[in-house]
Amino acid sequence: MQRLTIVEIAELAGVSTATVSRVLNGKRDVNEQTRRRIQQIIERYGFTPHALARSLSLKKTNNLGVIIPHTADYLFSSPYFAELIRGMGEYANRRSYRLILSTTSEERSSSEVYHGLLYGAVDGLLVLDVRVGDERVLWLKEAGIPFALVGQDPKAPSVSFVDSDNESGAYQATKYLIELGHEEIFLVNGPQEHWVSQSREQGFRRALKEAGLSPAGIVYGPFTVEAGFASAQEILKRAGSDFGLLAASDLQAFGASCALKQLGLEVGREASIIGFDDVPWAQYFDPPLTTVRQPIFQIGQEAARALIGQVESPDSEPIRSVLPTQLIVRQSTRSPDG
Amino acid sequence: MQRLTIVEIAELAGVSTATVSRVLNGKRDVNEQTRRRIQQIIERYGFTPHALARSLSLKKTNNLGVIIPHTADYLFSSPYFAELIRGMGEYANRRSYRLILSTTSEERSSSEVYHGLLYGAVDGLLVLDVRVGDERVLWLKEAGIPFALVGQDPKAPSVSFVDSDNESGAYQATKYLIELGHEEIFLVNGPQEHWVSQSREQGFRRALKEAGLSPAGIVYGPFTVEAGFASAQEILKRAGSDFGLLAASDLQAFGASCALKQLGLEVGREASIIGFDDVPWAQYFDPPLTTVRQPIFQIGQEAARALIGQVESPDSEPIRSVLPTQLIVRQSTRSPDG
DNA sequence: GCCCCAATCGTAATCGCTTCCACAGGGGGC
DNA sequence: GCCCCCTGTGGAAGCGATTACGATTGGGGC
Repeated sequence: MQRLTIVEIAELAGVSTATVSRVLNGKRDVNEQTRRRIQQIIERYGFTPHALARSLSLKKTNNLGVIIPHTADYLFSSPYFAELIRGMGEYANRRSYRLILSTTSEERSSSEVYHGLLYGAVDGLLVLDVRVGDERVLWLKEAGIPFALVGQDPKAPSVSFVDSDNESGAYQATKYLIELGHEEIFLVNGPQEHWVSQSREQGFRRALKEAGLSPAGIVYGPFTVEAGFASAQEILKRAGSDFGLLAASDLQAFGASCALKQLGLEVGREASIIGFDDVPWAQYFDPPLTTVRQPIFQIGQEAARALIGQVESPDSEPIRSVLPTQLIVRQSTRSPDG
Repeated sequence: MQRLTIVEIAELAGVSTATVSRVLNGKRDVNEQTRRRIQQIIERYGFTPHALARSLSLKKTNNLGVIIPHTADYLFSSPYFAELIRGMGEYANRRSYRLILSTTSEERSSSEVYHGLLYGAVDGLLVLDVRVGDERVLWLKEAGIPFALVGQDPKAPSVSFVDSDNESGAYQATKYLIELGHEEIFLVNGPQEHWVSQSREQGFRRALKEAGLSPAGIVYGPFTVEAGFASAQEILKRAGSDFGLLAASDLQAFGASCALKQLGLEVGREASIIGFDDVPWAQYFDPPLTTVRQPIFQIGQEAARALIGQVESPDSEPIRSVLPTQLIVRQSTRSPDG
């Protein structure tokens, strides 16, 4: 466990620590011979500079914090989350950054978590589960901490964020449901205070309006199977069997689908259901789920990229990136020519 | 962004940094009055000690590293993973530790990732996706880095690990399948080099042996939907319709179930399928999935606890913890009195 | 009044690394 | 031959905390 320090390497090489440091960081101003000699010694002893000491002196940790609000517990139950983290981690690691995960508990706000656990330990923060007028962006801006949002907050004008084109995705999906000729069209939405929900609702409404229709109903709830199940039950009380349903997540679509089946309705015959996300197993649903694909992995990568951009050049323009969504038609919607 | 340091707090309070530090860390040897005065100033200015500086001087980072091998990409597609991380994070945060996530890429081994990215940045490592004779436990032991395994490596005698009782879970499930009177019983297992797979297979075989039966077939593969689907297709080539199938994950069970349906077999009538994990939406499967429940969240917590134990007292006995599994009967297995 | 000890607090070293600044030596321009 | 500059190197001051060690004070026991 007793590892060498730069001092010992310097002694072994008969030079000063300054020179060793220069070699480690690939700086100029080192004679090619000494450089090689030092490199050999470093390699022979398997020396690695101590990350902490390096960070302290550089005032740079190469750590990115991911704060998951306790209200976003559902994130964990969602494949969305894992894929997002994977994307963020992949890009971060590629750029020699690490990801620090931190969940806020009931008792502690994000800002307390930051000051208690994360201050000095991260270069910036990745903010998930953004809601409209999110208090977190306020204190982050005020505190001058670099950050990037996954999702948008229209009330926060010039901040870095990455989002997918929810409006368009919902629009396409709704339009498709209309084309299938369903009498009534419902939306099982996410939590109302999230911009992601609001923009999907906008797309939903736009498609209906263009067709001269109005929404048969909109319900809000978390992005979970349970919520989808409950919402569908609610809807089924006041709907016929010929309806189209757009869910704001594949999980909700899954839950809704189960609710229909329980009542003996065959999904993809009379009623149609469309999900959102295209989680890896959506194609294995019964029936395979028609859904709006989001490039989740890529969103994670982009978010990390945006944050690292902010970290490395704080005065640069914020990155505001909206990635495309795409309707994937499978069998949970009825056949167009049926 | 310009935050106060302990020096400035000391000046404001008219004391030395030593005293401020003593107050911050709740040490003795500080007059009650001065303590209060300093505390007030700290609060007024919202001072938080710089985590890095603190760590450097304490030689303690309060960071736990989680290394996810690139070969375990499937982990991310599994709800198991998110739940595990959630458990680890919850316990870690409660003990004022942070979780650092690091995925190894194709080009870099765990040990390279550690030395390049994590050395000096973490107090210990949480090791996922353990295989039998895992090289990682070797270099970790050699390097003297505290660590804890999620899952077991029977070849590594005295290390901390947390696992669930896979043998017993598989035994119970298999026994249940036998009781249902199925002619043939299959196992869709995980990767063969994992102890988790081997021990489940042991439970599977034990149950069969006790009943005087022998396995109809065992196939190995990753814990994914795709693998379950493929394995079931393989099995269906050489099986009748009256068989029981135990899968090593809910995802595999899900995939297998889809394969059966594609051939018009009704799962839970003739053939029975049992999963493993009891992921949150297993009950919403069609049909609701009979499965072996693992306490995943708790495993995460325990693993963090074991690691922190090793970190804080390296000479303490390793924690070796096996958590119970439980068969949850739903409708993907046929009714006992049918 | 002297000595000793407990309580309280400060000085300075330390953690391991980066980097500013100074300095030595050699070569080229004049 | 003198001066300047450029290259290569080392000394030492940071980064922001913790803490070993020492110093000061005041009070109690004699």
